[in-house]
Parts: sequence; structure tokens; C-alpha cells
Amino acid sequence: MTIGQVAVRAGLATSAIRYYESVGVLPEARRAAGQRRYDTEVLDRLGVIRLAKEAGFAIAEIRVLIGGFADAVPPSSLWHRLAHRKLEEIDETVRRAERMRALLHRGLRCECLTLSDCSMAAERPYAEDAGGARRSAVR
Amino acid sequence: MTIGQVAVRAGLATSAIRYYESVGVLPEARRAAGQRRYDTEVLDRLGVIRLAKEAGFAIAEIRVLIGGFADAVPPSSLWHRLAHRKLEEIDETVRRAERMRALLHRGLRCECLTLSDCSMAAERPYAEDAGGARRSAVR
DNA sequence: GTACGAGTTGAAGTCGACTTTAAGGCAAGC
DNA sequence: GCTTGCCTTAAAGTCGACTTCAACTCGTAC
Repeated sequence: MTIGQVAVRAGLATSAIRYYESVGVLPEARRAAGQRRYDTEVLDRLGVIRLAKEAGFAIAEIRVLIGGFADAVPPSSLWHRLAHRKLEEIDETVRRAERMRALLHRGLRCECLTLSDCSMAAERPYAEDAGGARRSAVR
Repeated sequence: MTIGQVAVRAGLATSAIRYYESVGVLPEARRAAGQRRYDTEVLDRLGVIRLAKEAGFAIAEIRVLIGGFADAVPPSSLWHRLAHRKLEEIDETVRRAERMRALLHRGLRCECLTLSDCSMAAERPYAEDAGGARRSAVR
């Protein structure tokens, strides 16, 4: 297959495929008259990349993962380590989202007519470092 | 206060404060010998910006919000509209996080020894090659 | 023999929220 | 008068995952 055909079958832009090759998550393709030629295995590789991206891994992490995979030791400690770390990141993302949600709900219940009336705006965590001696200066 | 003092009290870098001014979420400060001078009200404004950022709003959105706030109509339909839209975005973020989590848990249970054995990698939504020999389903 | 479509390359552009850098200004203290 | 320290500006840099661009090459069709 040419890069264009791979792009269509994988649902990617050709530029993305070249980019993947350039950053090392795709192996260098063999060439016919200077052009990349692929066989269907590349679709598996692209499937793994898509999967890893969906799981939240960045390209640099995927390169590491694929390096590990290529060593044919998939239930590897490397994979487990990265997956657990990513799970923690995801937990943090969700916690942050919950905080945003709570904040927005509070804001929707807020009845203040001007900003300076609103107690929400007055909560300035940085202004009170260790003891809050300057607390009165807030507002 | 000088910009440096504001930066300390607000827990920001001076460059961030100048940036906020340049993009219009902070009003232009008055000058003394060319230098910005602030009174404590700016801390309220920075508090609102921080709050909005924590709630997930981008700077461009905050500019709109603050424009609305400055018109002194906080329980405005503008704010409600933006907040509801942001809540939907947050829901989507959480859903995506849950999908990542599920994917990672599946991956952790995966016992495949090589990539080409793994049915997870074989799930290629774009590569529907019309009834080909599909590999074993993982789910 | 030339027009066309699809491929090639390296470099630069995109988006967001800042930070960093370079080059310089101003007031105070010695 | 000179250093110190904080300030000023515009412009460029950063990070990630690509995309876009310019200039060029190939093979095929007419």
C-alpha cells in the first residue's frame, strides 16, 4: 500500500503517518522509487498507537511502550508501571473536573450583583501563606 | 503596589500579570514613571480570573465573562450560558477519562505475548475490511 | 511531451498561556 | 557617578501533535 491508501484505511492524514515515522512510533517504511510502501501489518501498529492515544498516552510515552512491546514482553513491568501511572493521572483529571463542576454549580447559585460583593472571588489561597497574618489585607 | 508586589500577593509571575493586561482580562494599570501601579482591587480581579481558570475557562472565555461581569449583571444569562456549556465540556472530559480508565484496566488484564496476538490492537474502527477474518474479541 | 495526481523533503505554522530574552529606564544608596 | 534592583518593551521561545507550505520527483495517461 502507498501512504495514501494506509491513510484512508487507518482514518489518518498522510502527514500524521509521516509524523509517526519521524518520531519513531512507526518503523521506517521500505521505499519504491522513493515512495513509502506498506503492508497490512502497519494497520496493526497504527491500531496500537490509536489505542494508546485513546488511553491517554502521549507520543513520547507510546514510543517507550512500543519499544517495550517490540521486545515481545507485553505483560511487562514496563507496561504495568506506565499504565498504573497513567491511571493516577486520570484520577487526578477526574478530581480536577469534579472541582470545576462544583465551582460552576456554586457560581450558578451565586446571586451577587457585583464582583466585589461576591465571596467566591475573595477566596485567594495565595494571599494567606502559613498562618494568614495578612488575611485582613484580603479584600 | 508595584507589579512585583501584586505578583507576590497573588501568587503569580509578573509576566503573567502583564500578559493578562495585554489580552484584556486585566484593565490597563495607571503608571508612575512608566511603571504600573495597582491598588488592592486588582487582587479581587485576579481572584476572579483564578477562579474562572480553575472552573476550566480559557482566557478568551474569561475575557467575555469579565466583560459581562463588568456590566454588573452577574446572574446574567451570559454567565449561565457559558457555565452550562462548560459543564457539558466537563462531562465529556470525565467520560473520556472513564474510557481511558476502562482501556487501561483491560490492558492490564491482557495476557498477550506479542502485539499481533492481541485482539485489542486489532480493533480498528476505520479499517472495516468488509467481513474479513476478525480475531478473537477481548470484550 | 506534457499535464496530472500522488508522493517526497525540510521548514515553518498552529493553538494557548505564558515565560524568556534582549536591550534599556529610573530611583535610591554608597 | 556608579551599582543595585525592580521596572519597561517587543519579540521570540516553549510544549505537543500535528498540518501546511514550497519546491521537487515519479509514473501514467493523453
